[in-house]
Amino acid sequence: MRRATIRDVAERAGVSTATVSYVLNGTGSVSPETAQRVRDCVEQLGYRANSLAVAHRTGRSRTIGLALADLTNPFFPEFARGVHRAAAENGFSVFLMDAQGCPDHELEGLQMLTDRVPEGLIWVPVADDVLDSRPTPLPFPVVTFDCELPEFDSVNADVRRGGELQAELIAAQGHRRIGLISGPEWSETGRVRRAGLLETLPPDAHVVWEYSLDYSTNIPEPVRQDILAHEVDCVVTANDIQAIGLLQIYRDAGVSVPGDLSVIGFDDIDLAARISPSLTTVHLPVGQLGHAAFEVLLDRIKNPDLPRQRRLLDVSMTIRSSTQPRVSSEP
Amino acid sequence: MRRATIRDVAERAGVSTATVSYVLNGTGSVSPETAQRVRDCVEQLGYRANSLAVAHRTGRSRTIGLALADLTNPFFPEFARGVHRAAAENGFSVFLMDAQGCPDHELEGLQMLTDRVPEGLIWVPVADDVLDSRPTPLPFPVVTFDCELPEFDSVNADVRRGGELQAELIAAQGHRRIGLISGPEWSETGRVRRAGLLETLPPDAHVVWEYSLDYSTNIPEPVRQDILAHEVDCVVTANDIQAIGLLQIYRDAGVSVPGDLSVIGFDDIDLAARISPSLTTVHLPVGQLGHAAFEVLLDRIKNPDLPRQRRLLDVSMTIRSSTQPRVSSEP
DNA sequence: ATCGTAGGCTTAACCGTTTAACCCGGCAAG
DNA sequence: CTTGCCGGGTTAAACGGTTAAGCCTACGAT
Repeated sequence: MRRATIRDVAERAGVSTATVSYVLNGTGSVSPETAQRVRDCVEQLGYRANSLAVAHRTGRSRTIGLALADLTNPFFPEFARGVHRAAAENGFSVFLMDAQGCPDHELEGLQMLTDRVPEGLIWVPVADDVLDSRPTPLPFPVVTFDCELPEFDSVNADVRRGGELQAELIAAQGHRRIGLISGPEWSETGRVRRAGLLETLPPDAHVVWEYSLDYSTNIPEPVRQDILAHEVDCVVTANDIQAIGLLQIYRDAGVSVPGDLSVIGFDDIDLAARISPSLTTVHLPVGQLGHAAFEVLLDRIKNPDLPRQRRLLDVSMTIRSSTQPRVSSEP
Repeated sequence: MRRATIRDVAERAGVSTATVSYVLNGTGSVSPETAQRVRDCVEQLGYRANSLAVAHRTGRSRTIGLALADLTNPFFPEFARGVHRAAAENGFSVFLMDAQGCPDHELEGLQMLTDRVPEGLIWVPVADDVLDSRPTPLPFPVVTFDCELPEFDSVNADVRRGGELQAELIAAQGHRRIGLISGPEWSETGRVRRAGLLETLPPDAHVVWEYSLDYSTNIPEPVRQDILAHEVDCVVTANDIQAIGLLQIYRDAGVSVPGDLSVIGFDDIDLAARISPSLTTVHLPVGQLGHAAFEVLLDRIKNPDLPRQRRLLDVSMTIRSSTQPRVSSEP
């Protein structure tokens, strides 16, 4: 059954297609009677504008791209949901692109997105040293998340403050020997968070070991052995799923958390509260971040001449059961 | 910077747009020299076809919709990834739609998707009693997941076998008193899994309590109290995230899993292996399911007259540490 | 009575492709 | 020497909308 076109409606209502268009868009001037007649016919035929045609004609596709580094990281679906909701509220659809953690897929995916002529892009790069490898200049506004590129708007959580909060908790709980799992080398936000942490750490605390790992639950075997070989009071991770991988290692090794040591995560993904022990972690307003990313993007779509925007959202500390104050028995 | 159009290419190559189109699509007959010249110009201008225009003209949008019941259930991102990957392999993009667990959003979202003229839809309904509430007949092929509708193809895991596997493990481990968290009332797959379980349960096992709950970690307070009030050997859930919610309850109540009782999940989401205790669960090939859903959809797009397809993928049991054989001390 | 103008419509161009139909020159077959 | 056909192109009509421009008619102001 062919979809009704604007011409079908026009014919049935005995007017031109232009009139139908005017009625539906509230542009032009049409008499109330004619307008009603048109609306009736629309209803009867179940007519809906073919948004492909509209997009093509007007150049406005009411569509944005969402390019995610890795859909299997539980952070991103939550983020995607925020984006999606904000988009839906404003009549936008979202094209999903999952780079699967691989720069090649990312490049290809961005090409594909570009071909689809979106009005904008929310981009969480796989790695943020992308400036060179970027495909042909993206011909639409872009908002990045989790990294800042000179030419694009960005939305981010205040990760520096997040690092500080981690340090403050360490101070409050009296931990001295710190293990640190930081983010991958290329991650600017990772570096900022690390700086916030280290610069706020109390004088009597020191970092016993540090590893720079990817944002995944996977912890390489040599690192695992090293981690278990060195006693610490508290481990700070760059990311909740790293923390989850770490907890698993300690569990397998019979190390009690928080009995023997504390673990502090970062992100506060849904799961942080659900696992055992539940995770003390820096809370990021994930959904709001997605929402904000869309808002910033929409602002720029509406007004391309806006000054560069860098939105920073507040974070907070959520204390659960993976941390506890250091028992003062051992001095 | 305006994107180059086919006209720009044609002009530069000194041919008509038709010729350019023929070269790019490998249709029509063009001399090798002309073809090369055209290709050079394409390269120089960085021309890429506007897929909106192509879609509009040909009626083939190389786009499918993916309507998910709830993006925050970790099962679905994994599923989405499978879909996404299969789609990308075949040059398709995917429009994401998240119903956020709400039928109203679902309806709206399906409308929006429909307006976008996709070539097909992979649909995981919020509830499967949707037959009535469905919007105007969807004018493209549809493949459902997690439910079977008479007029659509479907892809599913063999959930009946999954239920049987749960029962077989119970038999093997000698559990007698069973707690059962089944899926929501409206879930056909939930009923099938339940049937597989109950019909395979050994004669000496009996269900002490049963609750029908949504697929979320959230377990209502009265249910929680009831669960804790009745001793069982093993609890079977319809879903890993239900199991995760359950584990949390037991942890808070000081009940040891698997020491005091065993817990069996369903789905084997990524996290099942990461939590503590790691979850024994029925493994669904999540990514493959997504992949298969796209394949079935593509088959039908290519050939609308195919007989109705109902693809069933195998499941298996993954034993981890949330279960252990019943200690035979108490007879 | 005349003019200007506003209201209510229609006409037609255009968005960027694809593709059916046509055209033209050259060569092989009859 | 025709005729037919084929290779290599071009022209122009769609696809389904939007929108600038134009065309009446009626009406109020001068």
